[in-house]
Amino acid sequence: MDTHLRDLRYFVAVAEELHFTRAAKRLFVSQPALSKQIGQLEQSLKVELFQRDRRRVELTPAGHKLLGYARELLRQWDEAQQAVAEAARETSL
Amino acid sequence: MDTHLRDLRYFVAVAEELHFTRAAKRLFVSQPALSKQIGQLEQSLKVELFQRDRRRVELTPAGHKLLGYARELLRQWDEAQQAVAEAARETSL
DNA sequence: AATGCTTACGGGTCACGTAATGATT
DNA sequence: AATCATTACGTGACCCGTAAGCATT
Repeated sequence: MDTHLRDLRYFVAVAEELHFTRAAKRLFVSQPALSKQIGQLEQSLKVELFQRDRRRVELTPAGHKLLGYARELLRQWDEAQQAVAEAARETSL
Repeated sequence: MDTHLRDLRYFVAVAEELHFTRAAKRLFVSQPALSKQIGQLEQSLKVELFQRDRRRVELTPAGHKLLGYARELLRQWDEAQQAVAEAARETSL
């Protein structure tokens, strides 16, 4: 359960590209690093998120389910950061 | 923006206890480690979350704002994990 | 041979615990 | 002196990039 928010960003990128190399480029990370992180995420969830068979990367049902949550979590974290920054600004007025 | 979900758990614990030593005990972490992590979270957000003055730990307005988001994020992550596990179970039936 | 994911490996950063320090009562 | 948070410091784990491996076309 000690997962980085970054792992969710990585996951969303791969889920959207369905292609590790392109996702890695988009994330400005090497492709092996990305592959490893996804692997560890799967391991920590004890679930396969992608189907790598047949020269094709596809989301598993579990992966698809996670995608919705991951996007929402990231969106909410962005919102939280903004809200916190705003609260701090108001305080120091 | 590369924050651990764990940092949010740490933050919530301190916010609820308003006491680093007790929160650390509850988290099974040493108190200096906890103090440092909170400090880094504040630094990464560029915001003070706690007021440490006067032998009293209090939430700042920004901290209070974050608390709501942090709880929600953690709740949602729990939910996501369960949902993913369930999706995987259904798949393998 | 080319494409694309994974495994191996070395190096730098990060998180932790113990110990020391600072500050308040 | 006691309490409680922060700073210092050394160690083990983690993340990354480069290089090598493996499979498919």
